[in-house]
This record gives sequence, C-alpha cells and structure tokens, in this order.
Amino acid sequence: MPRFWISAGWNFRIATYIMKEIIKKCLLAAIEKAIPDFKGDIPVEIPERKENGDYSSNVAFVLSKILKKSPQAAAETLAAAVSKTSQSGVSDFSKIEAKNGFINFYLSPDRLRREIAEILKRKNKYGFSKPEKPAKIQVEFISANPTGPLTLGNGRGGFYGDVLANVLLAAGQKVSREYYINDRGEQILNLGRSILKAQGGARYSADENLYKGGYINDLARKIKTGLGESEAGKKAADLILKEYIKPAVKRLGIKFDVWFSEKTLYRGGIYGKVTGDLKNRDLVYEKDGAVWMKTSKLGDVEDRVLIKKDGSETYFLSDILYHFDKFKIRKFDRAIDIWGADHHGYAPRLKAALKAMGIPESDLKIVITQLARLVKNGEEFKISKRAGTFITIEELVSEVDRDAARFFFLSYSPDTHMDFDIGLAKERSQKNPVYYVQYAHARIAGILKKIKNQKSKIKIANRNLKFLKAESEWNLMKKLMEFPDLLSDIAINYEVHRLPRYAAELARAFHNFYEKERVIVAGDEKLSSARLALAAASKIVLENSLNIMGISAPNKM
RNA sequence: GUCCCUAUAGCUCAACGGAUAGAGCGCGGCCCUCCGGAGGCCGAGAUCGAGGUUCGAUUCCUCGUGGGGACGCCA
Repeated sequence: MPRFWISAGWNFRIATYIMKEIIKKCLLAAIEKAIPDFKGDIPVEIPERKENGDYSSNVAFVLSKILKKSPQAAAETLAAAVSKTSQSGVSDFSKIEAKNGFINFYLSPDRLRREIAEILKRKNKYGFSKPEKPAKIQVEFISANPTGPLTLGNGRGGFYGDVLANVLLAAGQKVSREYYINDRGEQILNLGRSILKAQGGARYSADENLYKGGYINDLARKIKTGLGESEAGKKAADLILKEYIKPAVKRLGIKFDVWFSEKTLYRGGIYGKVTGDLKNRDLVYEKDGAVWMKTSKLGDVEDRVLIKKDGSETYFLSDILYHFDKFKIRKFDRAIDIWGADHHGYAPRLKAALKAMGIPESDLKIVITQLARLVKNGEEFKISKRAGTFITIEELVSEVDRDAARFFFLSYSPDTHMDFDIGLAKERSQKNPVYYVQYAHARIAGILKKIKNQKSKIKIANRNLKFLKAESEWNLMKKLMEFPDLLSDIAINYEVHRLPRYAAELARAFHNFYEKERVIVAGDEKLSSARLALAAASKIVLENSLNIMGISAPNKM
C-alpha cells in the first residue's frame, strides 16, 4: 500500500489507553533527556516472537547515529531511563529490556487485568477514541453511474468505504458517507437511447455503444414510449437508482448518509464562482470551439476540456464543482475518494483542480481499489456493462452469504488484483474464516447463557482476575488489548484489511484458551468467575470488531 | 509509447525499513469420561531476476521479465 497516506500529517491518536501511544510517550520523555529537540518518529510494534516482549521499539537504531553509540548501548540507556520514569503509580510494565538494539516492553499482570476490567466497563465502546477536536471527514465511494446494476468491483469499494467510515467514526471523527450520482451528461443520454432502442426505435441499431442486457429490456417496459432521449434517460436513471442500486446497497449492509446529485451542482452559484475564479487566474482558454483548463501547468500531463464544443460540461468540470462543494461550501477537513483502478488516470487532473482552487493536496485522499478479475469455471470472464456481461453484486449475495462476502472482500488490501471465481466463492463460503470468528462469539454466548439459565452463584468478577495465570489466558488478554491500537492505526493508514485478520487471530486465541482450560471449573468459584470475565471481555471485543466490519455477531449458529 | 498497481508456500493472501517472513485453504499426523468438534495441537512447504542505498531490504531506488488497469470534447 502506498506509504504517502501514513506520512500525511493527520494525527487521530488521543485516547490515553492506546498502549503504543503510552510507550511512545515514555520513550519520548527518555529521549528528550539526551536530545532535547528530538523530532523524529518513534516506531512501536508488537513483535512476532514473544521472547522479544509484548511491545517493542527500534528507535535506538535511529538514535545510535546521533548519540554516537552502538544501538545496543543507546537501547540500554533508554530502557534504564524509561524504567526509572515509569515507576510512578501503577506500572504498566513488568520488564523493560534492551536486547539486540531493540527496547522490549513486557506488560505487567496488573496492566492486563486492568484492561479486562476496562473492556467490561466500556463494552461496545471499547477501542473507540475521542480526539480533542474531531475532524469533519467525507468518505465518497461506489458512485457508480446510474446506468446499470452494481457490479462486483462496486462491491469491493463499497465494503471498503463502508468499513473505513466505521473505523473513522470509532476514532471519534465526524464522518459523512456519500454516493455521488452522475445523473446528467452524455451517459444519461446514451442510456436514454438504449431504452428507446429496446422499445423498438430502429434509429440506433448501428450504435454499439448502447447499454444492453436484461435490465435494459425491463426498464424499457416500465418507461412509457414516445419520450425523447434525455427524458427516457432520466427516467431510466431514476429507476435504476431506486430499483437496482439502492436495494443492492442495502442488501450489502452498506450505509450512506448522502446521495449527492450531480445536477444540483448547477443550481446554486457554485458554477459561476468556480469558473469565474479559474478565468481570473488565467487557467482557461478556448480552442477548437471548446473551453480548456490549463491543468498541465498544475501537474497534469496535458490540458483538459471543461466545456465541450456542443456547449455541454464535461464530467471533469462537474467534479471540480463537486470538490469545491466538499471543501469550500460544506467545509470538510478531509475528503476520501475511493475509486476503481480504471479511474486512476483521472487523479492528476483532479489534484490539479484542487491546486487551482487553493485546496491543500493532502486534504484529499484518493484510494484506488484494484479491479477484481472475474473467473468463471477457471476461465477469465470479460465484463462489460455495455454488453450486459457482468456479475452483479446481487448475484454474488444470492450465491454467497453476506457476512462471508464482506469478510472475504475486506480481507484484501485495496492494492491486490484479486481473482474472483463465483463458483469457488460459493464453495469457499463454507470454509470462510468469518464463521470461525462468529463461532467463537457464539461459543462464548452459549457459556454465558448457560450460567445465567442455571442461576449459578458464579458471577463475572473483576476482583478475581488475579487467578488468571495460564499461558492461553495471557495470550488472549494481550490479543484483546491490541484492539484499540488496531483501530487507531487503521484510522491513520486506512489498512482496513487488518481488521478481519485481527478478528480471526482473536478468535483463535479464544478457541485456544477454551480448549486448554475449562471456563467453569467445578468447585473453584473464584477461578471460574475470573475466566467468565475473560470470556465476556472476549465476546465484547469480537462483537466490536465484527460490528465495525458490518458483520453480524450471532449468539447461536 | 507514457502512467498507475502488482509478483511471497501447491492455491488465496499478510508482514509500520528490523529480531527465526506469518495466516487460511489444501496435504500428512495427533486430540472427544468434561462448558458448543463450525474446535485444539504438531509437521512439510515461499520472497520473479540483476544491480544499488542501509548497521539491517519482502519492503526504498534503477534496470529487466511476467500479470492487471488507464491513456476520449465517455464517466
């Protein structure tokens, strides 16, 4: 995944219980003793091998040059300094050591116990954070033309955008999810022609650019005959939005706050304001009867047309207006556009337009999701909306369970070019890791329910957490407390695919605990109550991670 | 031709410039007197090629090769 997202200077990390932040602060305090004006980043990671601690920093490698010491010597100095300063109050760490130049932190039993109590207390808000000043963020995704049903590619961006928005909300930001509807322009006219042809208009028979497919015939029957291209196109677009797109989006469990109509951009004063500004900045000119913008002066490879010689506006012009509206009218601090890879070439001109409007480039993030290549029975399946050969998202969800589809798509980084075989997807659906995660949740729900039904004396009790000593219990507790770190990371780097991975790891940690230890131990009420607390905490975090992914957390399966 | 993405285990994917490159599926073993076996444990198995930067490269840079995508007064 491109790194520039990470380097963008937005910092959402405020919550004080995010472990990586706590460690960073400790290290920074220690570093500043030796280097008062230290400005660099302090990396903190969770090591793969547990003999390297629960958290680890390699900052000593960076500092060794400045301090003119070996990394190990620098690490030792820092580890000693951190140990000294972090002893005040209740300590989070049982050990801080310098090893091979790394500084490794071991969580104290007390810290882990407090975390379980914290989870039980915060419940469905565990992992959420609250910045001092929330940013206003717009996430725009899918935005497919209302000229046909949604395709698989739309689904990929849809799940991604939906979940990214959830993560940003969990990070305490103000988020608006939007679908931009291209409800004017050439493709609407083209849709109109397609309808007229399906209704028997022979005039367009030679035109191969028309939309085809069963849905066109359906629409042709629903729309009254004798309309003009434009009228028929608008009617068809309305119907497609209402009968195909919105229901599909709903079925996928995707939510939108705003359905933004391109047409409305031409109703207020934005059009005059923006085009006037561009003219004043000497960024437009006429050539060959069209109006062009000097985008090549602003980083694009060539100039682009704003108004075609027939007098109609290009999609580009609309998009300039739309982004002006996002930043200058509605005043979003940041906009995230999620596009399919087929639109990537469009990014430079949009960035150029932002520059022309005086909007900082870093305020717009464009996430490109690579296309899913469709494979059917082992052979590539060419998709074309115009030819009507595409797999709709409806088809997908009718074949594959929604939870499984979401988990499957969310598991991939947007950069991967995934091969998607609908037959295989159906087969894999049975083996989808989502059930593994849901099963862990249902398993816990079963135990908790049993306790409740039996009116057992055993209650979930934090005060007995000190009886948790088994290795599988420690591993589970550590995994649980990664959740706030994870959400905070994703809110910054947009690596949504880490969420399903984490959920599966957490489920694994729970299953492992469950197999190795009995939750309810006959005759040991204290231990049982502690283990129940751990199980209940696990259920909460499993549910929170599933919720954020828009996947159900069933109590029974 | 130019631009974007990509190449890791048999397959599908992970890995903030760090320590012995991790999962799932598949494959080979093992585990049901006991809370949900849709489970647990163990094992075999991989960084496209050549240079470079770095204390350290799967990660960054250059070149090559393969794959996907874009280059319109469509969106």
